[in-house]
This record gives sequence, C-alpha cells and structure tokens, in this order.
Amino acid sequence: MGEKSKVVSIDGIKVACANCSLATLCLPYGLESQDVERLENIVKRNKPIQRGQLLYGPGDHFRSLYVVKTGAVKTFTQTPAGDEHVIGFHLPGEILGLDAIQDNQHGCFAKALETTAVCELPFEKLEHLATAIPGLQHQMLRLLSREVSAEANMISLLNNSTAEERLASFLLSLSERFRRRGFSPTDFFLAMSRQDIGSYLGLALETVSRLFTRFQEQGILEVDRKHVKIKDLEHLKQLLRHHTPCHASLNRSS
Amino acid sequence: MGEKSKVVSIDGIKVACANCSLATLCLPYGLESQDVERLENIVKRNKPIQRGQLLYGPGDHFRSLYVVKTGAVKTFTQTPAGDEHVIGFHLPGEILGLDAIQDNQHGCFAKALETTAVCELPFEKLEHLATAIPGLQHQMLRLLSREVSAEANMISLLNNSTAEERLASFLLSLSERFRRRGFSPTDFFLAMSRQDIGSYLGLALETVSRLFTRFQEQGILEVDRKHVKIKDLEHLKQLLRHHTPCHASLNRSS
DNA sequence: TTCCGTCTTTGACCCAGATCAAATGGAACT
DNA sequence: AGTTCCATTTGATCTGGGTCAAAGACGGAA
Repeated sequence: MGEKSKVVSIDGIKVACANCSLATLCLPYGLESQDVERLENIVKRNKPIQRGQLLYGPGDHFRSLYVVKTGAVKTFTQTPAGDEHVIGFHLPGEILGLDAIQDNQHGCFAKALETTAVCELPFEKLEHLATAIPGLQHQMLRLLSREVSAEANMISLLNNSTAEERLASFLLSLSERFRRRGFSPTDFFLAMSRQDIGSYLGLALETVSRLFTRFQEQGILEVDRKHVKIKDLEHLKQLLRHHTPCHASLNRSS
Repeated sequence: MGEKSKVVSIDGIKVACANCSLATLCLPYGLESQDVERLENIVKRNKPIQRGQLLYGPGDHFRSLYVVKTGAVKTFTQTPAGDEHVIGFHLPGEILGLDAIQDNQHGCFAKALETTAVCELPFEKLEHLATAIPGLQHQMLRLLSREVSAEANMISLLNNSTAEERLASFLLSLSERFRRRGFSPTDFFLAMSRQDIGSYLGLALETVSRLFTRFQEQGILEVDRKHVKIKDLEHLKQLLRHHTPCHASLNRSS
C-alpha cells in the first residue's frame, strides 16, 4: 500500500503538489516537474484543523508558511479590549504568513472558519530550495508582490468607497476566487459571519446586514443566511465602476 | 582620478552602497562586503529628477526597482475622472515598485515631490544575483514582507481609526522615519500637500487642515505651512494608544 | 511691485453610516 | 417540543467628517 512513502496515497491518487488541483494558484506554478517534486519533499501535511482552531497567533515564532488546501481561514488582530480586526480571508490555494518573514514572528491570529486542511511549508527549507531553483525564487517574489498589490487595492477601496461599493467589491472578489477554483461564481456559502465581513470592510455589522437586504430587494442577490446567490453579476460590477483606478492611461503629463 | 571606474567619485568618497548612509535601511543590509560590491555593480545611478517628474506610470513595463536616495516620492493611482488616490510616500532608503513584480508592469504613478535621486535596480539582474547570494534573496523577501506588514497596518488604521488618530499616526510614522535617517524626529518639512495627506489617509483636505489647527491649539504641534514641529510627542502617541492591535497576547483560546 | 494661480484655512450645512436598542430566527442542546 | 445561545435583522437616533463656499496667504512670473 506504500503507506510509508513521503506522500500519502488515497485510492492510488497521490496527495501531492503535482496532482493538486490548486497547483496553478500555488507555489508550484511555472516550475518544472522535477522541481515540483523537490518542493513537495519539504511540504508537511498535518491533519485538518477544526473550526475555531488557531494555526498561529501574534508573537508565535515564524517557522512556516501555510497554504490553505481545503476550508477557509481568517486572519485578524485583537485589541487589548478584546475586539477583533479582521485582516483577511484565505481560500484554498492562498498563502498565509507572508507578513511574518519580516521579523521572524507572526503578527496576527490565523483561525479556521471551518474544518480546514493546510500544507505547511517550512520557511528555511523553502528559502534554501529557492536558491537552487530560480523559478521557485521568482514565484515566491511574485506571490509576495501579489500580496502587496492586493493590499494596495484594499487600501484604495477603504479610502475611496462607500459601504455599498465595499460590499459589492467583496462579493465580486469571492465570486472570482471561487470561479478560479472551479466552484460556482454565483452560488456559494460564506464561511464568515456578518461581523467578520464588517470588520474586514471597515463597516458595522448592521450596515453589512442592511446592504444584503438591499441588494436582495434590488434583485442583485438572493441571500439566505450564509448562502449567497448572485442573480445579477453585471449590476454588481456596475456598482464599483466609478471608483476604479485608471490603469489604461497611456498619455503622460509632467 | 579614476573617473572611468564603475562608481562615481566625489572628493574621493565613492557614491556606492558600501559608503551609503542608508545601507542599513536598504537592500545591502546584512550582506558581506564582497556581496555588497557585486550588488552595487548592477545599480544604476541616473541623474536626479525634478519635482513633478514621473519615475514610472501605470502600464509601464517593469524593468527595475528604485530606491529613493535623496528627496521624496509619492505613488498614486488616478481615476478616469482625473482625481488622484495617493498610495504612499517614499523617503530615502525606501523601495519603489515592489507591486510590479507580480505581473511585470507598474500599477501606479511614482512622482517626485521634490528634486529626487534614486538608485535603479534592474530586476532581472537583481533576481539573478539573489540566486547566487542567499543573504540577498533573504533580504529581498524581508523587504517584500515588510511592505505587506506595513500595508496591513495601514488597512487596520483606515478600518478602525478616527481622523485624529490617522493624522497622529501619519505624523508619528514620519517622525520615526526621519529619526532613523538621522534627521530630527520633531522638526521637519512635509514634502506633500494637505490634499496628498488627505488622499493618503482617506480624509478630505479640509479635515487635515482643521486637525493641524487643532493639534496646534492643543500644544501638540507648531505648524507653519509645510514646516512641522512636534512639541508634545507623548501626547501625539497617546492619541493612538486605544486602537493599537494587541501583539503581546500570550494566552490562547480555541 | 503687482498679478495670478495654487494651496490652505475657516465657516456653514448635511448625510452616510455608526451606535443604541429590541425583536426575530436558527441551531444545538436536553 | 422546549430552552438556551448566538447570529442576524430591523428600527430610531446621532455624529464625525464630507461637501460646498468663500476668504486669505504665499510664491513665481513679468
């Protein structure tokens, strides 16, 4: 049965990067297959964690990056008073812990929103491997850079958008992320609470709730608890046409 | 006189990374001196650009990262309607263009706020060098990670803070950055307009102006146009004690 | 020196969304 | 079925800061 080999087998299908449906979203993207093999030799696959369990917390020594394999994770900080500030939500294929490379310790909590499996990437080994595999180094830099861009977009959203635009943007982001993972882009379940969404978007949870109601009244959505159906994707997109930065500018003035 | 050597000489002092007062803030930090030398062989030092000139714009092909050597740069996007959204301000030793690694093109404008000299780091050469110098690879990852952390802080600030807290935080950030560069942390000139500050902090320029007035009335600052003197640093710090995330949490609940 | 354009300050008003409060509805128990 | 505990919805009210408007104040050009 080969149970002792480095990669676990289930029905003859290796649980390995090479066979992972998320590979194109993840670290192995663009690597030669023999390099992917070297990468998966350092990946640790622990048993799934349950809803509410922490992957790490602020102050924890940084040893590994984590990639969500199944499930969903939220990252957040906490004030001394005890209230949470949600930093982000992480779906399958998305990397956690990039902010900790900086000073070798985590700066926030990472908590499972549902039963979640993660791939653990011991960072020292990863870094060492990256010196030997230029493509891996490049991909790591790209992932970090993507995170920087994504956060810059978030900052722009928070700076320049109404509550309506923020929620529309959030839903469209989820929709697109589900689509790329092969799920329905118009029919999905929210892993997080209204409170979490509000905290993430800088809104009161009541505002989030009211907006869901309004979007439903306008025929944009059908909402039932955590279940969201997008009925009018175009309308949703239209809601944030206004404040999108202009990336198509070709002419230049001093 | 050795004018033809790779590094320009002025009064016998090389304009080179090894002698640069910003080295500890910049890419060479932590590298062996022979590695610093290899790094500075790929650095291009062009002539300074004038206030208002662009370093790059959205859509420009990404070739190089830039480090501000003297002066100040703002990065921003522009809506089709033509109004700017400031993303950040960059002081000497700070890196520009990290968000462009992702898709090989710049996503925003970078404009000099005053006469500015930058060091240009051709990215392909840098990446190639990083495979040969593990310390350089590590430092690059650290810099990217620091950017991620800094932006996460910004997001938290925008999500959870009042106008007063935002401006206090901005001034303290400038103060600290000047201090680390050997300038006075309590007496400096703002390179950017009230408009720019407002855009950066998600506030109307009028609000920024009113806050400067109020801080002055409260004896926290003395403000004269672009000139800022911090009279009561502690008071300023106190203004944002409340909403700071708790990084000292040691206990853990499920 | 005056003129002009831009940046900044100050005042008056208003609204999106926060806050407070209460009712409603599931889900997981016994 | 009933009870408890949350999460969510809905309503009523309030306010921080945006918007509009106008008046300085500086700096550069001629």
